[in-house]
Amino acid sequence: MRDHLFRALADPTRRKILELLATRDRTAGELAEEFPIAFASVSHHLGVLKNAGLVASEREGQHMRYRLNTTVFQDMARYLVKTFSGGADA
Amino acid sequence: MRDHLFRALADPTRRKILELLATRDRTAGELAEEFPIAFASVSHHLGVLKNAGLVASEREGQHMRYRLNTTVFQDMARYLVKTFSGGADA
DNA sequence: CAAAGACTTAGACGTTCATCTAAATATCTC
DNA sequence: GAGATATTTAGATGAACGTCTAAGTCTTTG
Repeated sequence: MRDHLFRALADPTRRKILELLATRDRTAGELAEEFPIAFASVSHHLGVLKNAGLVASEREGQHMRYRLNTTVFQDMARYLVKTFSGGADA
Repeated sequence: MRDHLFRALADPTRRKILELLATRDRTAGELAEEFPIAFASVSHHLGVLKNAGLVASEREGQHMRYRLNTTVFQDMARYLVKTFSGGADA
């Protein structure tokens, strides 16, 4: 379960997608335009991110709107600090 | 540079190694005993973690002592929250 | 210095993964 | 409902990765 999360973050394209979504929600097409790879490949990455719980999506007519699931990142940050740095604090 | 970091965390064996080191420093041999895989494989993982800056090692006679580099985790946690959750606030 | 112990490096192998093209699904418009 | 647009799914391919065994390096001890 945590495995999906870390694995999803391991790819630079996916991290870039997340960074783009951090500024504002976007459709799959808008995201795909930002990358030199095939549309279908970006769609695949979005699937991985969604499966990891890092993003959510809603249909918007013909488009699919993606948005960041910010709480997961907070939880992850907490886990990192708690587990690997201090343990007691934060 | 950040790539090495995320990639290193993507493997469950490596995360387990980090968790073990979080409780106390250990030698390569002590760590290897905790896993069902070959000694050399654990050594390989330690190399990946070291290359990512997540652990440091010092020779201690015949042994190699590994310890966690806690500051990297703090930095990473900060990055996650800052970049993906809020942006302004920590 | 030779032998033993601790660890790393090298080379090989099977699996996983990112990418591609092509086909399928879903929505809108006419 | 047929055609166009937007997105996902399927199948294939090459690269990257985790693991293994074998060989190499470093350190201690007799």
